[in-house]
Amino acid sequence: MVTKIRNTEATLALRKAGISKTSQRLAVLNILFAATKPLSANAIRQSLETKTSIDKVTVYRILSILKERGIIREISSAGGVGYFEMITAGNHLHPHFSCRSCGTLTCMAPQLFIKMPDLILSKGDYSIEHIEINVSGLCSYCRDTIKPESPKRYYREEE
Amino acid sequence: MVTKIRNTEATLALRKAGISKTSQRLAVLNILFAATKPLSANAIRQSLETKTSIDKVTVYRILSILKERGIIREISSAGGVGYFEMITAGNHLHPHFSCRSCGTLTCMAPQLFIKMPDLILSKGDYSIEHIEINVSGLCSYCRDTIKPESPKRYYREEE
DNA sequence: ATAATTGTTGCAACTCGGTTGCATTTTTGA
DNA sequence: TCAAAAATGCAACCGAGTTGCAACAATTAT
Repeated sequence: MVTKIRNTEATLALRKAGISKTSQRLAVLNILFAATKPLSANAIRQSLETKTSIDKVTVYRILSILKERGIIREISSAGGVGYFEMITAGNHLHPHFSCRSCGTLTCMAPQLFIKMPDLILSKGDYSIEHIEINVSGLCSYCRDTIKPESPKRYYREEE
Repeated sequence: MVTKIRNTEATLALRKAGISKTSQRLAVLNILFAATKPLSANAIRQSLETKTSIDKVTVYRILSILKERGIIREISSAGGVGYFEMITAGNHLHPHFSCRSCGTLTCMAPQLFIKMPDLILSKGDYSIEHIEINVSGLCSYCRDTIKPESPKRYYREEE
């Protein structure tokens, strides 16, 4: 007997991703929907530890498939830890700020994306010490050499 | 009897950093000076494995102090691995590109820093799939709460 | 509804980048 | 040149992320 969980958004997201509905996936999605800032895999696990207990491997697998299906995006923080946030209609690409003291990762206003260079001198909400712009995809060599080397995934792939 | 190493730039960099001159530090700096793209700690270690053999802890400690003294900067790649490059007069802040297929990290033209948003549609040298802007420093809370919590360093600190 | 199939989860064990404590060696500076 | 201070190497460790496989839950065809 599995705990009945509020569906709504989470269920729709799973349907959009084309993957089956499980209590663990719903739990992870519910947390991500409720979050006001990107969360690490660990943070997600701790959030649901009380209600649903999920193995850490499962969390990573769920995050991996949701990311691949374009439901969530990953932000790789300075500490080398991955953070995850929903991709929703209102949630466009925006810069993130990570505090080297408390370690939390927060979202910055999307318009800052455009005037990024000026930002360095900003004295507003943050004391900015470092800016990183990391672009990823395929380099020209790998694009041209048609090398169907797939990105990492750690759930069983269909064949 | 330690191998005599070409000083020049490396020695000056150490003097500028105000830290003592050791063969290991010179070796690491020589590699970074010669590099055309940011290097990981591992890559650095492998580059000098033939001539000078350095413990990996030493490499991390050297990179850490050089970074703190503003001699090099660190770029944290998507894979969660740190990459390092010299900060020189001609080497201003610029975006970096990491290929998800071959994994290499390369430097992008600094002027792209300014027209970053347009870049998403660029069809030039890269197939861009993802852009990340990560800003770091102190959040307003930590800035105001004068909490002299120092960033990680793993060389002995003066007191 | 139920069995067979397929996909998902949990466990244990592992990899890899990075870190710490401490003993040893090298630099520095009197 | 010799003591004090700093840097290095070693071993052992940590935490994020990953893999293989067996147990389990969800789906589908019956």
